[in-house]
Amino acid sequence: MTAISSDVIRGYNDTMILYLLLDQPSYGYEISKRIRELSDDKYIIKETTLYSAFNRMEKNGYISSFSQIADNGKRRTYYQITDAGRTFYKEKCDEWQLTQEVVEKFIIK
Amino acid sequence: MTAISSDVIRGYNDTMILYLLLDQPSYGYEISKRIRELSDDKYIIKETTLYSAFNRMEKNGYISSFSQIADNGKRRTYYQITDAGRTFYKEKCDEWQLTQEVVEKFIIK
DNA sequence: ATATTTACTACGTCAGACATACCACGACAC
DNA sequence: GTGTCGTGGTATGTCTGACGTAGTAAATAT
Repeated sequence: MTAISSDVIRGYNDTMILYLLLDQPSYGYEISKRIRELSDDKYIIKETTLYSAFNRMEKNGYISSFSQIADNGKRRTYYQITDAGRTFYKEKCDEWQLTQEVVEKFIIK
Repeated sequence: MTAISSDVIRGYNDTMILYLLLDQPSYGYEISKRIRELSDDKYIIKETTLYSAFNRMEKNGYISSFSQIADNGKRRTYYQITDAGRTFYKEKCDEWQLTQEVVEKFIIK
């Protein structure tokens, strides 16, 4: 079992984005909308945060991108999750469980 | 309801420390040990992280400090939570509940 | 005597999140 | 024909919490 580092708890944007890419490729604007909807408007990801997450994750090999002309005639950058991305996502899910258990002990409801 | 910022999810060291100060003042080494114990060795806070949290929180008015000679004859800096600290702690607890609910939606167990 | 535990302090670095700003295109109202 | 809203981004720079590395010093155990 890996010990928790404090920054464990940071960086779940990547995890949220990867979750939305598990079943099909998607692009910035759509991901942004879906995060907002899924969270019932509780979390609205910033554009800069989103696109820098895309860049970081592509660099790390967790996603790959391709350009495509959408129905509306506009060019869009689509992102799809890689195998390494799926593995990373699963690890983050496990890490989240652990982190949650720990933080819970210091929280009074 | 305040919307969640991404960094909401960071900075729970402060919350953990404040939790341990709710009932009585304490000092660095003890806090460190208690975090370790309470988390079943899953989280071991770094000394630099701990003491910089103390400094930050004192600056923010969430804790105050006093020096005292301990039983073992050594001088120790004790920290105690302030009213502002208690308020902050409660806010962080609420925030944690919210954050947890949101992140959960993007996690597959 | 020396190693370990206790109890810190100093300094520098890194990465993720964010603020601010800008660009380009289409649709649709006015 | 112009304005503005929604779409779909890019560029640049700053901030902060966490962390790596190192050092100090007294007390206690061996």
